[in-house]
Amino acid sequence: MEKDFRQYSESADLLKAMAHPVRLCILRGLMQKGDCNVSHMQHCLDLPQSTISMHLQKLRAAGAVEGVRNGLEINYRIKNDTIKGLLHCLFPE
Amino acid sequence: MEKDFRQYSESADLLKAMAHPVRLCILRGLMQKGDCNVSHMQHCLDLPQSTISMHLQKLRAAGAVEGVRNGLEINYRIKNDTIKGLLHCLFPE
DNA sequence: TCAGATTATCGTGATATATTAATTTATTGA
DNA sequence: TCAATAAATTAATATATCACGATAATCTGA
Repeated sequence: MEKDFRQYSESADLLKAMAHPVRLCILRGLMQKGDCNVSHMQHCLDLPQSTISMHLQKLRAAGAVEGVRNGLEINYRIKNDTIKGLLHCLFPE
Repeated sequence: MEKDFRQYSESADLLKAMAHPVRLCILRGLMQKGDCNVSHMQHCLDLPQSTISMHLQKLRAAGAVEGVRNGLEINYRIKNDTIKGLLHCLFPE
């Protein structure tokens, strides 16, 4: 437990990006499904488009997911292996 | 990605408890050291006692750690196996 | 029971995060 | 180029979290 806890900021930011029910749901969905576009998430989660988009923006900023455009849609998928590991810890089954 | 993302609240709360540099530092220290009292953390992290105590309170509320009193001191240790798994994912070495 | 040591809680100002309607940007097909 | 669709951004408000001094509570030895 050294004094420079500042080195933990990066990990903390990754956890912070995951630490929301909607974002966890999105991440787990991506884990199982492989990828998904925003409209589909919006339909599944029954939340406004801007809300979904904001959550994706947070996940993107943290390097957790990336989006690949396919025509009008953008397909998101998990980008980060640490995220996958953490999801396996949280949802083993 | 089902509509009831509310089921993810519990996991999100656990992650939220971990998602802070100081708390991550404390948790990792407890992981390596086994247990630790508040004064020692305070000395190591060079933060006010109330700040440390507040962070420990958050970790306790989330079920991440538990404290065992030993005289004047209270020794904290990790209570939750999911936490241990998550820490292993974050800090493999 | 009193003093000293250790930890917890309270109060509060500062900072960060969440939500969502409205708007903007990007892309495609007609 | 226009209209329609998909997604991102903006802006405003509401809510939550952070840091930390001050204070309270708990325990022990004298």
